[in-house]
Amino acid sequence: MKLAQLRYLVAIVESGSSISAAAEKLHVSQPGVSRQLKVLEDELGLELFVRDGRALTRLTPAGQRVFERAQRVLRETQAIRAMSLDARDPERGSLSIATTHTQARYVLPSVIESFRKRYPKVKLHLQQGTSEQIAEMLTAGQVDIAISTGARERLPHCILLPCYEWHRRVIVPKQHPLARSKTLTLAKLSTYPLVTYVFNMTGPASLPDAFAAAGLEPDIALTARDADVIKTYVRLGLGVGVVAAMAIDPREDADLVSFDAAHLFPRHLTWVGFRRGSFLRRYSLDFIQGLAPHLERNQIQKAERATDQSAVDTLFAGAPLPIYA
Amino acid sequence: MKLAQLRYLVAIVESGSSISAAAEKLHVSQPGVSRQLKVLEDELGLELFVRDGRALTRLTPAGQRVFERAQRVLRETQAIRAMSLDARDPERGSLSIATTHTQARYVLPSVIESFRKRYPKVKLHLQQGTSEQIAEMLTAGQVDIAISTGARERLPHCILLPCYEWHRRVIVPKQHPLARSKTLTLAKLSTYPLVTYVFNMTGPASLPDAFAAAGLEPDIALTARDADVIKTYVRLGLGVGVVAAMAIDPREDADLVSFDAAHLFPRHLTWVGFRRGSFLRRYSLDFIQGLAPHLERNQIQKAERATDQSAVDTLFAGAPLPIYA
DNA sequence: GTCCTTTACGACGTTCGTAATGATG
DNA sequence: CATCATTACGAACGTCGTAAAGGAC
Repeated sequence: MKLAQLRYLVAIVESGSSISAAAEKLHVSQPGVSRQLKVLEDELGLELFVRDGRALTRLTPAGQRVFERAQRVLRETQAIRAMSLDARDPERGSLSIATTHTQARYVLPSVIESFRKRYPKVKLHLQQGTSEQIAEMLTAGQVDIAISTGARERLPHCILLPCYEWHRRVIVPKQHPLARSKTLTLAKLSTYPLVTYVFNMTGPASLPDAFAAAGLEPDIALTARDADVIKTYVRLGLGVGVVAAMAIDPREDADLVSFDAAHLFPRHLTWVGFRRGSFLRRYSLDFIQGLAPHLERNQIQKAERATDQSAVDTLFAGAPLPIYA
Repeated sequence: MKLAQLRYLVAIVESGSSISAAAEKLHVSQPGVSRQLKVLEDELGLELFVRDGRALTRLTPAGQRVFERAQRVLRETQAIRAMSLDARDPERGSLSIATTHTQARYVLPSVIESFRKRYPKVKLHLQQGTSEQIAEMLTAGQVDIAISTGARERLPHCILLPCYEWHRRVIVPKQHPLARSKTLTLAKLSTYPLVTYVFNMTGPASLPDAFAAAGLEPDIALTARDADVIKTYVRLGLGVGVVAAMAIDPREDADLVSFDAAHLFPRHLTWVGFRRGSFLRRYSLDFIQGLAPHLERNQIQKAERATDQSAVDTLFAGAPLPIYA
């Protein structure tokens, strides 16, 4: 058994059981991959893939178990390599981040700006997606860290640290009837068409739930993936917008009136996460600290070594978090 | 980075930072180990060992972290190999068990007898020790499974399954004044010299605690590591014996009178454990089932895949256990 | 015929053990 | 001078890529 063989196995699986696709991804010849797979199968005495004639179709049950172990082996070796790189040159490297539009557009710019000043040689990669896509990218190892909201239970092999909490705000154009109202209620809101996020985006569909709990049915005129789109349609008079508090920019959105909706909808938690057992490079720790300054460095490092999420939850239990409202 | 290099690194550390000792253990030449260590250090750009002149003295901090990762890599590859062996020939292999004297002498004989009948080609290795030594052997990977009592919290990277509970029994020679007593009390016991286990052997020193809770002070005449020694001194009239219920053999101990002491001392739990993430061969599962027939096979396999002990505890919460009394 | 995997073959690189050297107490 | 780690060297082994062949659709 060799590390290269395990790497090939994982690449084949991640290429949809295709040897040629894996070879291309690995920048090696295709016969080389084919041969090493055979050598591995011979050594283990196991058929790792179900063969349909000559073509590989899927993993066998035994292959699945070997694959999972192989993935863990490669994660460990990657961590060792990351430690090596960090020791050689802590200023250089790359950091891939999966996150939502809201974070990427409204929260991260200032964090990234100061991060770039501190680490000009680190290449940053922002990957945007839905909560589900972010969870998938993180667990699949396509990104180093993820910043998202809700869906904490969908990430069993990850460590999630609390960043901040936030409420929704309601936005209307200045000429809208609601613009002069003093207190906002769900009943009042339910009489207007609403423009808000696609429901699965921030985990549980808490907005419809909040109305339902009050015995009301909201009139959802339009749902969109991001606050910029929502604001555009609010400006067009299509309806009343409901967006995350972070998405309100005092200058850019001076033409809109916004209301705190903390008393109407449940609070949300934004977290930053990484795969359990991964090694966080120094600049990754600094990035997380820039994003969540209330986290102390040794707390983050404790979380890095934690073996499960519940230990991390107790570590941060009761600690106050920033709140956007 | 190669698997062999990681294997060499781990062997060097486990040989007390000695290259020549590691080479001998690995059955390879000593220059080969030295060279591969150097290659690994060069590739990582890290000094893994503190050098005193030319001799290695201990791991550097970075070396310690690499070593821990390397250990995990090797554990995974060992698990893959174990899967391979199980698929090739599930009847053949070896099973190393760390356990206490009480289990080895009184509980395991019947379990092992039927195991040998079912798996005559599997080599069994029984390692005896104190709770602490058993925990150490299990975490260090010197044994495949451990069977012990108490000290559950000292095994953070292991999965422990409940086997059975047990109470102590009090033993006296037939001519002893207590032999004709009807009901046993702590007060009565405290008036006689006692012969019992060394206290740290079964975790918390529950025997002195039980007396202390009743405001009594026991007269401990002698403590020993195992029930056979205790029984010997009880027969000599040295005092009243207090041993685990399993240690009473109706035939062998027909010359002694024994009393149930369930109402006097707390109940103990005997568990069987393995390192988290290890692969249990089919015969290992069967051994565990022979030891704890109340465990269902799919429960054991669920526990095998569990990522932490608490998940296992909830899996077995409320399930009835056999009790020796 | 096209796509994908496997086999054949020759060149290259790597690793091993033996032997010798260096350093340390 | 005994012990331990490192360096030197030649033989053996393994792996790679190119080229060709074998099946399946």
